[in-house]
Amino acid sequence: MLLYVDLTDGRPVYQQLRDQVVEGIATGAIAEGERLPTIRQLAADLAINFHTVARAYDLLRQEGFVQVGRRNGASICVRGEAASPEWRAALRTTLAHAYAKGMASEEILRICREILATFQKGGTSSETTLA
Amino acid sequence: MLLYVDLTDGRPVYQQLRDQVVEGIATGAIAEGERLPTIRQLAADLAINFHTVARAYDLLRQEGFVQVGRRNGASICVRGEAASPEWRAALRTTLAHAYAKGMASEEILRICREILATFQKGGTSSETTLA
DNA sequence: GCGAAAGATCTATAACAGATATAACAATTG
DNA sequence: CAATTGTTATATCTGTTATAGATCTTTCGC
Repeated sequence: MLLYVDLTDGRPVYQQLRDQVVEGIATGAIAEGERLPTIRQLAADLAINFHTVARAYDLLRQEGFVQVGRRNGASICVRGEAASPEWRAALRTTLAHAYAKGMASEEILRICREILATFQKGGTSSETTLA
Repeated sequence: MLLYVDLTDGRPVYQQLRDQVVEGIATGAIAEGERLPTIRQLAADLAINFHTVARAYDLLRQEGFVQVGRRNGASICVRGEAASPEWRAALRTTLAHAYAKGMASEEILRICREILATFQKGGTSSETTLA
């Protein structure tokens, strides 16, 4: 799957990579058991330090999205609970943002459905993430 | 409205305060036109530096949630668009997290509805311009 | 109007996080 | 075995977060 780094984005690089992989799993761009590039390879491709990639992979492992082999690169291996308290809190804050701005619940839900439709069941696996 | 600081939370204090105010607007805990504590007062109450509170208020002002008077403290004053590209991206990442963990779209939407149900119903008089 | 209170601004500092750069080690693949 | 890869460790640099104190300006209550 295609991974990239947006230097204009204020968020940390390891967080950007983490989000791209999670969205890649959701859209089906990368499936269970498939491999990500090796740490050193991805670091070379993106022209960043391999520690930064290692940190992203380590975060994905801690969150239960991948397992990191000794020489095989990281492979997708989803495990653990879906709805953690932290996840619910983040979702609540995001929904509150739109609601506080005056958006109706029905409109918010419509956008949620729209986004969910771009995931695995909705579209083909050739979906790409947008900036 | 009651504001607090969680030192065990890894997120920045100014971000915690910002999120609490946004959720407070959504739930109706604080309404349009109502005032937040003054910067110095809130800093004293929470035993934190007033610069940190000032940063939270400034962020809320930039995001279009409050206006900061010269002596009155900050008052709720919502303006601007609800669904920015950044907001949609954050929502997409959060939804992808649950979807990638195997949660069904219907279950995700159910939780969204559950959260939205805890927000303010109907809205105040200045909620919408259309009848 | 006067003075106190509050926001705004500025500088300084300490602690922490993010990212880079090397180096060395362990394990596994071919 | 040898090369590749993940892991670990150290060091450095930068930016962010938070605190601290000082000063200025505005504005509200008296």
